[in-house]
Amino acid sequence: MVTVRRTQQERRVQAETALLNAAAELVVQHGVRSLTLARVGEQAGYSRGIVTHHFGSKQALLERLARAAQAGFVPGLADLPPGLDRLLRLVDGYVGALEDAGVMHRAFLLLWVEAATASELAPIFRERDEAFRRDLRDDVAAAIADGAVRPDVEPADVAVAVVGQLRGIGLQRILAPESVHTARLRQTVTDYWRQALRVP
Amino acid sequence: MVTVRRTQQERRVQAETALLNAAAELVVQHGVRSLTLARVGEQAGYSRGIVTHHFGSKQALLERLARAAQAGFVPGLADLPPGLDRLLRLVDGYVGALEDAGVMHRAFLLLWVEAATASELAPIFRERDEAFRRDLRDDVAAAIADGAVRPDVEPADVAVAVVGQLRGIGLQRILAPESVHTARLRQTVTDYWRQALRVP
Amino acid sequence: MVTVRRTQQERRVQAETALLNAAAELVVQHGVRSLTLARVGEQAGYSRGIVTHHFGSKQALLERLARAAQAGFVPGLADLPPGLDRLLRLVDGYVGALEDAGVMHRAFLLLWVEAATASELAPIFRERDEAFRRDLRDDVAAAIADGAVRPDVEPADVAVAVVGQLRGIGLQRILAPESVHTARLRQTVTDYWRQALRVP
Amino acid sequence: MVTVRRTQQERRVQAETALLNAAAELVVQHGVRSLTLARVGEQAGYSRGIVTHHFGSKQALLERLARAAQAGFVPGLADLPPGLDRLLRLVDGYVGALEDAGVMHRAFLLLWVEAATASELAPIFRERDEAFRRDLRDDVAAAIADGAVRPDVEPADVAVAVVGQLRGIGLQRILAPESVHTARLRQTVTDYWRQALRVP
DNA sequence: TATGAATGAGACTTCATTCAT
DNA sequence: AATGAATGAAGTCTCATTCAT
Repeated sequence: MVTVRRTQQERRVQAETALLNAAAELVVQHGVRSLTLARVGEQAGYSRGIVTHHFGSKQALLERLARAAQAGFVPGLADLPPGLDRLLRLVDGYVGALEDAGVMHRAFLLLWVEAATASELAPIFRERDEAFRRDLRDDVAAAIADGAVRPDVEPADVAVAVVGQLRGIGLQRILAPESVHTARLRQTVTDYWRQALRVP
Repeated sequence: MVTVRRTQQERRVQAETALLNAAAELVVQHGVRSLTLARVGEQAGYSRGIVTHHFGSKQALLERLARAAQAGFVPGLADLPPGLDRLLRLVDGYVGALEDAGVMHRAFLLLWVEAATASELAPIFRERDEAFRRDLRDDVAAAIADGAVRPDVEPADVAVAVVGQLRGIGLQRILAPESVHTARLRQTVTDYWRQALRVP
Repeated sequence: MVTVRRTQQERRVQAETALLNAAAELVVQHGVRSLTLARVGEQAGYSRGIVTHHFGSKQALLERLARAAQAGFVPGLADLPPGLDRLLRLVDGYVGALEDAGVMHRAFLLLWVEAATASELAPIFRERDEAFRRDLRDDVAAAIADGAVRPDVEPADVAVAVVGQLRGIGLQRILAPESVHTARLRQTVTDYWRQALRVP
Repeated sequence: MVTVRRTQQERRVQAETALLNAAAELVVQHGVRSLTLARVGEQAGYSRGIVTHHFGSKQALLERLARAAQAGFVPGLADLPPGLDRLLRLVDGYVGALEDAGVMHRAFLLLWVEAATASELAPIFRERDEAFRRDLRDDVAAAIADGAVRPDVEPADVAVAVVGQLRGIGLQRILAPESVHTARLRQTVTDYWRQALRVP
């Protein structure tokens, strides 16, 4: 066996990645409530003190985790221009991705929920939600402009309704997986939005 | 101030009511996380030990609170027969209730949210969610039967999508109240479902 | 059914007897540690508050129980004159009584045990032990005087050795009943003392 | 005062030893009942939380203490072969050691007594008692085999009687030290066993 | 006489954080 | 960089006691 020699920098990055993954796993398995620094350290294969050493505090760990978890759930959207198509692709992709959502995304949803009552996390997710809604508003506005969506639709409301629906479905999938058939549901939900927004 | 003579029975009922209200207020103000037995007792105007005396444990308090809070979120539905109308009334009523939800209703949402990760609460709300979805499935099935909804709609999917959407909207409202205009949104969402389900 | 009318005095005596029995049962079943006033009251068929009402405090209950429990563990000794015979009857009777000791007797042993560390009970049992040893010293002294026991025996040491042995056997029986065959043991121990004390 | 540099390992061992000693002292001084984690920690010169840190729970502390306390009370016995001699040496050594029994042994006796009602401790002492009795049975059996003890003696009963007597004397010494003259008693008790067991 | 509502001290336990190694 | 010893605040729960009914 070859012992790979790594720089301090590499070791630091590797440890932090391992810690964030471990934290996400523990959140998914036991909830944010029972996340303790010692458990995260040991789950990652380190000591009880490692998390404080790397992140400084629990709050800092959660913030890093929240940011790490929210990264691009549905890939390939950035290349599409705003419009009905992008919105529908987003909805379809999101529900489809729930089928085998990774630990990080499940952790993201649970942290999002936690943010509703844990004031320290709220700013991170508030900002993230706002960005999500802004994109959706842009899609609807563009679609109205190019005639794909009827003009009496209020973009801001659609944004709230879409974000809510996607997140709410994701949560149900975590709470009661057997009730959420993602494969069938992605079709259904995408169709509904097409129906609801189309010009009559 | 006049000290009112009360029977033991009255004292008990009065204390428990006060405690449940105090707990709901604290949940709304500071989240489930920082709900402590001592705070509940003192907020209700009693001692630090009163909650244990009356409910036995924190878990028992939360269960009582959860049941008390989930009673009749949208009133008047029980009288309606299953069908598209009841579904739409439910959606409309739910979003509308977010506007000026009383303490108990806001506490309900927060508890529901907490149930996603707090394993003690999960069973209560899982059951509640299932009942919610069952009602919605019944509505869709009835609506298909009487021709108000197109027959290719899958009732189970609608149930998941509706529940998810309502909860997701509720959470967004907690997290960023200024982004969720309930008055306008209730219209948008109701229309959305009418459009999505209608016979072409 | 005839409702018997009793005087206040009778009711008081009856309640206190029931409470002491209930306390003894609970001590035997769950140890002194988990004896609570509420449990005693309810075990006796009364309310949680009855013990305080009758005895005033937990300490008072324990003292009453200790005195009630230590009454006549080996009956019939009072009629015998001091001497080797009475000593041997005591030893034999004590070990024999362990076989099917009533609730009160078992409670007595446990309370005695407790007295070793619970300073409130200590005086009661210290006094009782001293009386026990005094009786035994009297027996040995009388036996020496009438020539049944060799004269170089020290009565005080015999008293300590007998009391210690009986209590130690009793405790072993509580801890590991299957290791202490009282029927056979009473013979062994009685013989032991006869041999040890006899004139050569 | 010089602050000594110690390794983590040394610090741990030192702290645990100090905690076990402190616990034993407190048991002897105030009984098992009033043993609290905070008091143990502070008695040992540490913080209120140190016990939990090192032992995890009160139960674990008591188990460790019970095991630590039962170690070799009468030294030098291991080298002797089973037989009457070893039995008498044991009795003599045990009673003699009571004269200035260390904190640990006094704590042992009190814990033993506690085990009668504290179910958590019972298994430890049951096992320990059984080992003690087994050794004594072996002694008696060997002594019968080599003709030093009369053959009609039942080894198991002698074991119970000896263990009971030694422990019972030890307890009396704790409860009423002035009644137990160990120097004289050791002679007496040893003689008695010799008398009682010898071939006529 | 009897009930049980209410109090509050005290115990065990968890855990983020600090700091020595 | 990493470990883990040590602290102490904060929480839940138990229970004797007080007191209103």
